This record gives sequence, C-alpha cells and structure tokens, in this order.
Amino acid sequence: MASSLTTEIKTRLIALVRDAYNLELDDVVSEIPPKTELGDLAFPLAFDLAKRIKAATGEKKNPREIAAKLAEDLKAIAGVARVEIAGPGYLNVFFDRAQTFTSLVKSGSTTNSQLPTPNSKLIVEHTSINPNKAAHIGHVRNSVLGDTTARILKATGETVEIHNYIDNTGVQVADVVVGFMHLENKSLADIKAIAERPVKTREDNFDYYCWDLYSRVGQWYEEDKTRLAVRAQTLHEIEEGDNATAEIGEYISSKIVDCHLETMARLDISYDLLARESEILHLHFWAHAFEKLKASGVIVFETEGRNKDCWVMRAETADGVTEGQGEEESEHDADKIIVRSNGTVTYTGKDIAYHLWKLGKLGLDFHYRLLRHDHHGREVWITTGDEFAGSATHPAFGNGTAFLNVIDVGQSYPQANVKKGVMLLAASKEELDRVARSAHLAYEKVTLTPAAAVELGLELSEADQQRQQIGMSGRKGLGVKADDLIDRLEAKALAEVQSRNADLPEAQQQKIAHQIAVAALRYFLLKYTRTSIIAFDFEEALKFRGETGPYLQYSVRRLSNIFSELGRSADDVRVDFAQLSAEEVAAQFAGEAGDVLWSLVYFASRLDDVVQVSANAFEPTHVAKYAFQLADQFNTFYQDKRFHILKESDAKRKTVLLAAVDVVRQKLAQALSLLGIDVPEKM
RNA sequence: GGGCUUGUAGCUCAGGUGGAUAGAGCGACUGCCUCCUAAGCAGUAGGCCGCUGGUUCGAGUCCAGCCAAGCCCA
Repeated sequence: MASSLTTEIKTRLIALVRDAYNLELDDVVSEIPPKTELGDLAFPLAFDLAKRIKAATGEKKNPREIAAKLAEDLKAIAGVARVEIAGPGYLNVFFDRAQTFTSLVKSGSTTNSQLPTPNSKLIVEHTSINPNKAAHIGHVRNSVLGDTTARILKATGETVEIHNYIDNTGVQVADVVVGFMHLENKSLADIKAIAERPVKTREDNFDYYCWDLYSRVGQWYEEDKTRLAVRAQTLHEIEEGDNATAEIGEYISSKIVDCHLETMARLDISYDLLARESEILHLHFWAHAFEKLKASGVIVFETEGRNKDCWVMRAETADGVTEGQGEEESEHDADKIIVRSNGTVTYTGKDIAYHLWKLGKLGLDFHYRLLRHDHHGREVWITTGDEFAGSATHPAFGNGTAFLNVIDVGQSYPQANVKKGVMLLAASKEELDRVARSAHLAYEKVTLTPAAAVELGLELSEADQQRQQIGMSGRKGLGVKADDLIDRLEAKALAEVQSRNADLPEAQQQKIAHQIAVAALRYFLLKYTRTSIIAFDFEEALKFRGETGPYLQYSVRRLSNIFSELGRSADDVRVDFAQLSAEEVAAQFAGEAGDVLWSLVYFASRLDDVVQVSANAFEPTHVAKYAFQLADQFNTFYQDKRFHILKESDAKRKTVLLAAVDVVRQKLAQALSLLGIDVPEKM
C-alpha cells in the first residue's frame, strides 16, 4: 500500500544519506505535490542537506545535484516507477500506478493492517451532562466529538472504553430538586407521576419539564438572594445521602440520564459505563486519594503564607523542574489548593481521586450493575455504591493506561491540574510516559447567532443585537434543545425524501429521513476544529447541500448505484480485474484521463494516513474534511465526459473503472462510518 | 493584572512535523437534467493570511513585540 511504500522510501533515503554524506537523519519530511503531474510523493530534503553539508565540510553543493544522486537509488525500489528532480531540488517520486492500484483492489475492505497496541486501554470520557434538564446543542457537540474520536482511535487499533460521568450530587441537580420541593411543593410520588406520564409531544418529556423548572428556580433565587440558603441545605442533604431529599435527587437525576441516553441513541452514541459522583462520594474515593497524595508528598500542608492551613499541590512539574517558586506566586494558586483551610476538598482534589481510579491507581473500585442494553443491544453499565445491588460479575472497568476527557475549553486549567496531580504520582518513567498521553480534549462552545436567539423567543437588548454571538444559558433556559433540533432536521429531511421517493413505504421514508438528519447534524458539528466557536445558525445547521453530511451520503449512494445499475457485485468485478495483466491496468492510468483516474484512486488510498493523523491529534475534523474532499473529487470525476463507466465499450477499461469506483466507495463508506454516518438505501 | 485560545475571500471556516501558483462551503453572477448523474457539476468575481520586526535558500505556518476578540482565574 502507498503508506508502507512511503515508509520504505524514507528508510532508504536515511540510509543513502548516511552512506553518501555521513549524516544521520531522524526522519525525512515528505509531502504530496500540488499536482498529479509533479508526482505522488515529494521530498524537499536536498535543501536541508545542502546546508548541512556546507556546515560539516564547507563544501558548497547544489541541491539539484544532491537530489539527483539520491534519485538513482530510489528507482530500484519496487513500486516506484520513476523519480524526477523538480524546481530548485525537489525529489519527486512517481508510484507504479498499476501495482499500487492492484494492491488497493486486492486489499478489498480490509482496513489498517496495524496491530492493536498491546496492554493499552484508553478511557474516553464524554457527554457528562448535568442530569437536571434536557440536552442542548452544546452538549451534543461534546458527545459527537467524543464518540467520533473514539471511533477513530478504535480504527487505529486502540482499545477504547467509553465513560459518561454523571454529576448526580451537584448543585445543578440540587436546583431542580429545590424547584420541585419548594416552588411546586411536590412529593416524590408527584414527581414520579410527571416523569412517567404519557408523552404526546416533546414538551411532555421529563427533561423538557425540568429545563423550564430549572430556569424558574434561577429566577426564584434572583428575586430573593436569601433563598440561596435553601439551595445550600438541599445540596448538603443530597451529598449526605440516606434522606428524602437525596432520594428525590436520585430519582430525578436517574430519569434525566435516561432521557439523555435516548437523545444520544438517536445520534448513534452510546457508552460502556456511567460513572456517578454519588459513588465517588460514598465510597470515599477522596479519602483514599488523600492518603496517597500525602504519603507521596505530592501535596503538602502549608503552615504560613496566604495558603496557611491548606493542603496544596507542590509547584513542581513532573520533570522535577520547579516553577514559580519563591516570591513569585502563581496567579492560579487558588486552584492548586487541594484541601481548603476549612477542611473541604476542592473539585480538583476530587477529580484527581476519580482519575486515579481511571488509571487503576486508587486501590478502590466501584460496584457495578447493568443499566440497560443500548440501541445496538450492547451492555451499558452504571456504578453503584451498594455492594449488594451490584452485579457479582461485570466487565473490568477502568485500569486504563491513559484518559481522554472531552470537556469544554473553560475547564482547561482545572484539567491541567488534574493531569499534573496524577502524573506526580507516577511510579516509574514507563508509567509516566503512558499517562502523559492523557489529554483534555478541549473544545469551544456552541453559541447562538442573534438570529437564532430571536427564533428561540429571546428579546434582544440593543447591546446583544450588536454582538456576533450570544452564549447559551441553561440558567436562563436559553438554548437549542437537541431533540428539538433533531426533530426539525428529520421533518425537513422527510419532506425532501417524499419529494424524491414518493413511492417508498412511509416507514422506510422515515428511516431515511432519520439517517439524513443524523448525518447533517454530526457533520455540522465535525466540520469545525475543536478550537473553533460554533455560532449556531438554524439555516446553516439545516442545510443538506454543499459541505454537509447528506452530500457525503449522496456521494456513496451514487457510487453504489453504479453497481446496482450494472447488476453485478463488486466481488464479481474484482474477479474480472484479477484476469487483467499489469500492462492492461497500466494502460488505463496513462495520459491526461489516466492522471484524473489515478489522482482519485490515490486520494482514496490515503484514508489510513488521515485516520492516523486524526487519531494522533484527537481531531476528528480531519477525517470529516477528508471525506468531503474525497466525495468532491469523485463527483467531479463522475460527471467527466471521459468516464462513462457503464457505457464503456472497452471491457478491460470498464473493469478498471469499476474497480476504481469500488475502491473509492469503500474508502468513503469507511470514512463515513468513522464519522458515525449511515448511508441510506435510497436518496 | 495573569493564563489559555482565536484573528486567512462579503459571511462561515480548512490549511500535521516550515516548501512549488493559499483552498472549500455559503452568498452573488453565467451555464448544464435526451446521458450511470441535479442532495450534483462546470465557470466568473472576490485575498497587505490582524500589524511590525526577526530566524531561514524559503514563513499563513516558527520566534519576539504590539492590536483586537473570547474564555478561565483572583
């Protein structure tokens, strides 16, 4: 395959440079030339070599001359057709098109040949929505990023365990409990009646009910600040457990979690484990971690200064380099406090305890029970604090080699501290290296354009009208609810499907509309890099044309339709293809039309590389952009007058074209699957 | 005040480890359904890549300093 050939060429170049110039290169930079005519792989290394040779020997060499010397040897590598020196000294390699293409066709649907990384498990945490109200578009960005990143990591051979952290004892849950108990004077039975009432419209859903209630509680506090004492008391009772308030909190949060799981299932997102804050509390994870942190000296007790009587994390990095010691106190000092002078633990402290568990270093474990089977029938487990409620047998959770947390960018500093705390406890260099791979997958928020805010019923102040974007606010009840948006997408897609495929049964139309809606939403959220703020605009999100998910689906549909029209399978075509000689295949890649065909096939062959880059950077948008480019290139090819695939009279040429179509189809379908996008049977 | 992030076409955004003529979508304009094809395609217009320096054979990319916006922390 192309990527292994690249590796071979690089290895050879390093050896050549060693022999010819006595220089040791760590790696060789390669790039893809801007035009097919310039070659398939370019090495600008002669420029760098000229400089290094001059520095070492004082001898001035022309980069072109150096490149020419190296080129001779590369020609001998199997799979390399020819090598050219271009411009001021580029070394451009042309692949043997027939050979590369033939191996691509042969490899069929097999993906990366990479072996699974042994003894490694990545814990990906995403979603983690406060269980007190309906999920909105910002939450969905988190879930789609996390889910897609996990799919991509798995494709590179990683073992991935997906966690969804549930803060069921936090202040947000407390607020909704306050709403039910103090604003509405409802008992647990009353709340159950609401949660379990028959649902006629979305508005009847329990998470929608809580959405409104939560914003009313916010107003209630606003009206009289002394009411915040009610919140404090409620929160305290929830944290304590074993009382009526805690029971209500437990019921509400569990019901809301159910709602969230249903919402995410619509987008084909699921989890291995739901880890709950209540268990972290009641199983005393923190107390355990506290002892470890004290014993290892990672945190120290301050006896003087402004952090007097606090336990703080040492201002020393994992490398042993001290930072900002002495007079220069860090501005973020407060966050390095792990235990306050009044004896309470900070969030950072509790989070360190939880992450020690993720890495199997806490010396404590949750109990687990099977919560449900997801929409694919896979098991979804949840933690429990009650040993007897837990299942005797369960999968081995946690004990990961590294953790990846999908959390919005606002948490960057606390997250950095959590990682630092965990790193400081690493027992060995090897462990440190493994844990160092852990990362905070920070992503920017989804905000509202002023137009979207107006559409949601917000009356804009003059100042707001001037702004580019308006932040969503759960507290104010301002936001685009995930289920509302999916509903709108499905309705719009259904109208489109009906106008194109009126003859299909309604159930099938709805299934297709659903698939299109999911594709539109997922791609909309993945086309941006993580660091880009998405200003949500209804018109933009509801688009099915241009750079969108439905465009990608449509492209795969077209690719597949070629085979339906042909009346033969891709396997049949591969059998035909195997009969062709190398010369017959090569003939189809000659000339200008051959260049067009080759660049399409070559681009399709690059999926594995893109997936690897995407996985390394935890940036799923790379795969999304690649899929769009591949689809775009195919559609251009498809309308090119020189390629009338089914009408092609030359049987051998037709076979090569069909084999090429199949390669593109498989790679594009594979990319879409990594993005969590299904391809409808008809479009 | 400090930390993080961002600044590229009218708008929204791509541009791994510095490389050849900086790209896409949307919007605008001109065309293309007698064809395996219109959820599509071809074409036109649109750029001091925030500013100023520096490193380099070569900078949208790296470094420094400014300017502006957003977020986080006191």
